[in-house]
Amino acid sequence: MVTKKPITIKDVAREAGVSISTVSRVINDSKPVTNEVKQRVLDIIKETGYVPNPLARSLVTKKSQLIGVIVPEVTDTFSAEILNGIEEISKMYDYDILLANTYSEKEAELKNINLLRAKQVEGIVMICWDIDQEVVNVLENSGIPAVFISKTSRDIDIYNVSTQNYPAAKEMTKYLIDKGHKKIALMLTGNENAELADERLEGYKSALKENKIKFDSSIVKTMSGTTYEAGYASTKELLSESKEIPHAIFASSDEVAIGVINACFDLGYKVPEDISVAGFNDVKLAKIYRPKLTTVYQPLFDIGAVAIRMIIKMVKGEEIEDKKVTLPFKIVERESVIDRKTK
Amino acid sequence: MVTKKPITIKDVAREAGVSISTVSRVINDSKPVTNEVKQRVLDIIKETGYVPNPLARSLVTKKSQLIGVIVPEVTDTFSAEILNGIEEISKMYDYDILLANTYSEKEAELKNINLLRAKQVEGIVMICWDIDQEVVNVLENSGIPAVFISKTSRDIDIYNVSTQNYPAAKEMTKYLIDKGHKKIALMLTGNENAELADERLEGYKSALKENKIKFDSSIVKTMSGTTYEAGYASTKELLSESKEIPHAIFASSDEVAIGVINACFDLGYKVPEDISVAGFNDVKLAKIYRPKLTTVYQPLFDIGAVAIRMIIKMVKGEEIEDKKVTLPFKIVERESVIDRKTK
DNA sequence: TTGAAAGCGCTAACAG
DNA sequence: CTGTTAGCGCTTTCAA
Repeated sequence: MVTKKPITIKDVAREAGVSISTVSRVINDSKPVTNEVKQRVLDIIKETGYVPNPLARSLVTKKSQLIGVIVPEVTDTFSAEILNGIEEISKMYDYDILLANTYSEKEAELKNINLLRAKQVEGIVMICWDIDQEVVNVLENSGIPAVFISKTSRDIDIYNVSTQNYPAAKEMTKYLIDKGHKKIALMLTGNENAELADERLEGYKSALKENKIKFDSSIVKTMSGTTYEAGYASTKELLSESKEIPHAIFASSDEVAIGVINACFDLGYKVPEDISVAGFNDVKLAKIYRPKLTTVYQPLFDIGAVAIRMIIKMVKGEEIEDKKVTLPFKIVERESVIDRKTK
Repeated sequence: MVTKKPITIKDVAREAGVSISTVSRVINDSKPVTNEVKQRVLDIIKETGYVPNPLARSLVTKKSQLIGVIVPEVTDTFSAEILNGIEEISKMYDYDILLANTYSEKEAELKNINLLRAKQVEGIVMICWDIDQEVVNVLENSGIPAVFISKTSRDIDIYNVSTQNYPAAKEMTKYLIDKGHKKIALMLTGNENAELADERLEGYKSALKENKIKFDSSIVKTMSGTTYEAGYASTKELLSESKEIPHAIFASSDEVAIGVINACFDLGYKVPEDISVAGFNDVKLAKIYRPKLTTVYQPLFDIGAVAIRMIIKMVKGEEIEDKKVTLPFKIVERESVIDRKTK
């Protein structure tokens, strides 16, 4: 392997017979340079294949062109699809992504924030299920522009992009009711206290109320993640607790929904014949799994894209109109929910 | 948002009443320093919350502590699980990951290599299906340590980590034969020419030969990716072409296998009753999907871990024993393959 | 329009 | 053991 010494601005200057300032000017287009000189420098640059060292540049400009992205886990499909959006847009703006995994552990979140901070990232996108106040504080204290992508930002004063949880949950619940389901179990993510403020729960309740169905807290389950395993376990619990099985289960994510379906199968129930199941997110998996998932579509790629655009605006010191932006959703009907009325 | 001026080595030196070199020495533990002085400096550091600026450090040491990882797509489960391994190990060695997507496009691969190079990454891990000679050349010319994670490195002289494709394919084929399957279709990734040198094909053929089953090229399908869609399409093709349906289909990945299964379903065949399907990789999805996938387990996390360790060794200038390392595999029996003899 | 020079924050000789 | 000094490669005043 040949390790070549990289060529620097000095080399270019020497070759072109100008000062390094001039070279700097042409590569940054920062100050007027005679066309003739400019061309000469450009030629040399092309000839030598010179690429400015961003480290040196960053050192003086204090701009690293780096954005940190903290995700619960890359293998989580939800995060991965958002990551795609982040990656693509950031490249467009000449930013690079520094990636960190947290496994949803607060300590890892904190550690990674500091790590990224040390690496001089200009902004941080934080993807998480639940927003921890301490994490918010640390981020705020650091002075680094940060935007959260999370289920919901509730009452915390942060930059946040998410889908419209309240109406989405309401509409899916309504859809389920319209299909003849009355006993609808709901799965939520978060800790127990968070439940009170959960927008999805509110939407669910509202739809119930409008249809004169009594709210039954025994069929809403709160779990700490949005994994397949959590959905599987909660469903087993749910079905063993209740004497009468629910007509439908509204899961907190598509992965959870699949856990739900498999648990139903393993307990001898058919989906959707015995129990209907609805997901959330419309991840790639939702179309692949059989029965295909009826779910709430969310523009995951766009969520990532919007978040990164916010960060870039903040970095540039531009004004952000809304601290919280929500993106549209859509109910997508597939196979996992049955119409009980025509049954 | 408060943007504070970061505190520098000078500030620490002043506060501690020593020179900046001394501070540098204590933070790097590079030269002996009196315990008393050391402690004083350490105290100031803790007090002020000083964090060395890695940019400045990198500029002089020429070490960015950055490793570039190029993946076909983050949403690909295979890549994502490997990425997990890479991420975790690199953090252990104080390296950070710079991520780039290629969507398997050669141009994007080339572009990203240059981008990462400009960002001064010390090494590059390249995850790809097919190894392109030009990409290899560019990487080699750059002088940056690189290791490939790909299906197989065939005859190309590069650092590569992969699973033992030949024996794995052979063993799975043998397993299928043992279960009474004779007409076994095979799915491969790569371009047509690559087929000739494909290790999996070799393993497959070898198992066939040992069991005196004639090789039938009409039931081996080569496709360009390892996606669900590719598996789905190829299966439709396969089943419409052949008058007699195959007993089993050995897919090139778990995602492909699921595409195969769904195509079978959609064509009215049951899996595994009518057609058995085997996967490759043992991705999370393989356990989740129903029927659960019988597949070849590969230590994905470890593949990432080994690759990153190789890079770090190379960066340090240490000798690498083997340019190509292969990791063990294991046949995992689940539900997608039936025993035809007891049927 | 251009060049000289200072300096970003840090490490690494080189003296002492 | 410690301080001084010279850069790393680049941007940015400040003069000319």
